[in-house]
Amino acid sequence: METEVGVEGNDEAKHKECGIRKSSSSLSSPKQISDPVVYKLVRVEGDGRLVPATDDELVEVESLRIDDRCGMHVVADPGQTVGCISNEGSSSGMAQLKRLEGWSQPENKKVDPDKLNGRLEEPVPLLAPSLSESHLNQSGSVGECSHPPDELVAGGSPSSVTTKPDFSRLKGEICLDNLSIKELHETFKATFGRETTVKDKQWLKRRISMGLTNSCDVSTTSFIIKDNKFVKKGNEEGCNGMYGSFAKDPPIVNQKGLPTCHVGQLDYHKVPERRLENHNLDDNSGSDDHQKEQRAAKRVRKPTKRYIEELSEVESKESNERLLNLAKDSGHDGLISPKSHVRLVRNVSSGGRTVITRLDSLGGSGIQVPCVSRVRRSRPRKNFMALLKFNPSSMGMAAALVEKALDDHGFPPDDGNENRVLKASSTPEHVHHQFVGVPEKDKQFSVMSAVGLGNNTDLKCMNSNEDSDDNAVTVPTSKGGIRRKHHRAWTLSEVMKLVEGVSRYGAGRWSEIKRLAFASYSYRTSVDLKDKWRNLLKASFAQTPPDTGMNSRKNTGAMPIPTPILLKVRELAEMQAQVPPNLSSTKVAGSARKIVHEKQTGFL
DNA sequence: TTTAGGG
DNA sequence: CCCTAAA
Repeated sequence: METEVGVEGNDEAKHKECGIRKSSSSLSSPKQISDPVVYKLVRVEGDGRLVPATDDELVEVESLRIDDRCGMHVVADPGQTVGCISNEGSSSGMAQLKRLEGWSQPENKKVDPDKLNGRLEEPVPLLAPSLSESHLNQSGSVGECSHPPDELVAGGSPSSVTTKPDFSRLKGEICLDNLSIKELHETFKATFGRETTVKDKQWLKRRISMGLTNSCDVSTTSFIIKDNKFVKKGNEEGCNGMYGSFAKDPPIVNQKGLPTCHVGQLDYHKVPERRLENHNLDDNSGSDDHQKEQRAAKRVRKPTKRYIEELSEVESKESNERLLNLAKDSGHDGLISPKSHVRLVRNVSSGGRTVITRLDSLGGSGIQVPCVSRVRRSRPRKNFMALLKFNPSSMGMAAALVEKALDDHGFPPDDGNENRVLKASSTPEHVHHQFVGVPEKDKQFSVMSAVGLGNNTDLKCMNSNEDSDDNAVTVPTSKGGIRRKHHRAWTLSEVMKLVEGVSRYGAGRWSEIKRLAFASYSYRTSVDLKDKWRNLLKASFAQTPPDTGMNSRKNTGAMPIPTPILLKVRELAEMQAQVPPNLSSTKVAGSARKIVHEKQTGFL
């Protein structure tokens, strides 16, 4: 029997995703009965009709059922998808948003201190706790790090995913609209740690939004990003949010804020080889960022050439990370031989964007890595291959090295760090199958279940991608000491976390902040935090007060810290009496004092 | 080990 | 970031 799945509509029909889902639901049988399963691309015409795609868009899959056995069998109900979610992370992410809101809107500053404290004491508010207890635990559970497809989340009532009361009253926003291109560039750099030359405002805003979404784990919360603002999901219709899909990126961080959920980890142990092969399917059906991004991109508009290029930089990195993870995981089984070669496998025309997947063959097991058609990337990473050969006997080692190599390419961790999760296993299509024929509400529920289940995957999914000892290459100095070779640029979200941490625990409690707020950033030491804070203080007091007629932040080359954040820094400094005496005098008295008061009562 | 501060 | 004194 064949199962047809609507993969993508065309651009124009993109907004009809709900329609697509319904239609494809009727087309699909929830359960695959036999092999092979055929994924068929369908288009949706303006009126919502399904139109079969051309034959060359038809991708035949050897055996999807392998996935059911190998990928999902760990879960009690094969039809259940497990989402990986972050509690802690989302919490702080939300807090950050909240703060940002406060920053940009001083009149909204009343951040209920009780609530804040409450959140501290009940350290880990659970997302859909009632659901999270289920299958996984009983079944011996493996984290299936699945990304619920955008559509699913978008289609239902997104707010139902949110069960965190703390943020229920938020209508926060980070308004990227107000930023100039230049500012967007700065923000971009701050967010991703790398420069961009893209002039396209929309692109920048979208990209930044996504970056923030990922890094702050906004995704796991009730926020979506729409019209370049972070908006509470509940306020939205979900399906029509232009940028909504980004916010739905599933969280990839567990409660401890650690990167989590190596899908491969267990799967590969159990059925190593076939699993590996199966990733070809996975990539085709695409549950990774790559795929999601495609959709998201299309939702906005036809991607520009430049967009694709920029995207490919990030994505190819992510791909490499995935590959890396694969290597790591399967390395445990010693499956990977040092030899590896790469060849182009197939071009999949997916709704307007041509994706070239390449088959990275590691030890005979084909791992298909999606990458954007970009000549520059077609060549395998030199370092990667070299490193693979470097230590044939220990893939773990090699993988670690590879990671370093990847870092060497200048990609800041922030957009990848928390994304360093293998999410290939459970594909949107899988989820698609699962939700086929299920009423919207139930779908929503299922998503929630999945999300909840994700909470329980923490322990199993503990993926120490962020090698506990820093990935930063250390280099011996002439003086005999060693020092880190690479400064990891502080990303915006890190700064936000830091500020948040300081506001919670107070400046000086660096180890606390480190432990609680930067648990997932193993490369940031408490000293780093302290140093950064010192810099922030300096910066905040340097530029805010006089409000130099000029745009205060010039092209310093240093990371531009958004003014609101600096304001917050200064505010915190004021109320913690960290202010340089000569500067303490003016302006801030009123509101800051009030805040101080609130905070105090809050703590008492 | 953690903080604080200078380099 | 690094180094180190001091706690």
